[in-house]
Amino acid sequence: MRASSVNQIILKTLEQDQSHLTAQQIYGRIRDNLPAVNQSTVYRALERLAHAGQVSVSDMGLGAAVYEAVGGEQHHHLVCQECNQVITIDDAAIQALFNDIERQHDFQVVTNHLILFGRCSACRERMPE
Amino acid sequence: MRASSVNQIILKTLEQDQSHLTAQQIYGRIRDNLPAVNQSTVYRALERLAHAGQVSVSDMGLGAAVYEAVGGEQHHHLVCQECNQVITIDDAAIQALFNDIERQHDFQVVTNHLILFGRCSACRERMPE
DNA sequence: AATTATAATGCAATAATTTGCAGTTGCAAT
DNA sequence: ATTGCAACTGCAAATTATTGCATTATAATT
Ligand SMILES: [Zn+2]
Ligand SMILES: [Zn+2]
Ligand SMILES: [Zn+2]
Ligand SMILES: [Zn+2]
Repeated sequence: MRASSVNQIILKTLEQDQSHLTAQQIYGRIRDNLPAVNQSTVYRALERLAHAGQVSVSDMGLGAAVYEAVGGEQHHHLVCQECNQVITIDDAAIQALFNDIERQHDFQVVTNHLILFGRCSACRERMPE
Repeated sequence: MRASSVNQIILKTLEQDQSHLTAQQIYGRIRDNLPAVNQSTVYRALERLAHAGQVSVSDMGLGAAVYEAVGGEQHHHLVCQECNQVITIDDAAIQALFNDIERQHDFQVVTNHLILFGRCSACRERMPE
């Protein structure tokens, strides 16, 4: 992957701004600095960065995919399907599973921002079953 | 959730046809029987069925989301990002993780068709690092 | 500095998905 | 059977995402 200008700006944007930005949000912020950029360029740059492991892409149940810079400490999320609450979980348990899979299936998992959907405790109390 | 006609047809379609159909493929098959159906109705019916746990929705790295009927035996997949090979894995290890999460975070995971991306052994041999 | 190969971009067309809103239908309670 | 409510649907528009192809920028090689 080349050191293209859009790559650099996307990474800087994702590191500076809040996490979990949509492609359109990233596109908007980039246009502030680099007005001529095309949207397909942003989508393709995000795809490249995701494939290279520098950003994560996730469907968190919003309308659009969200992107996040992948730093040293990885994390994952639980998303409540009822109230949309987002819980952050650390990497340890997840990596244990990934290691198991790597041993059992000889497959190197690179998923770096896992989203699991379900129901939080409050929503289960509020509406059991 | 009501017993709407579109719900029934979608479930029948997913059970009869091959797995991992896109919304457009489902839409196409439904139109064969029920020509007047609108595509947004199909999307919303799929969303309902997914929320009810009767079908799974997954991004498997194709252009579009894929849907599958959820039967008694659940399964999950590993998808190679290089060669697009799809490996099916069984539920045991995954449910163990989900149980851990449920204990540690008091969060009931309902994800029923987990997709993990990575690199298969052949691709790692072919292009190490 | 010129050449070359490949990655990255712009542009426009297309595809996939979501949404607002008005109207319809299924279902339960009178 | 009638009523009433909420779920479901159709339609059109908007949003989100992907793709083909010609052009440009980057980095390595000569
Ligand atoms: Zn995150
Ligand atoms: Zn909740
Ligand atoms: Zn499957
Ligand atoms: Zn592979």
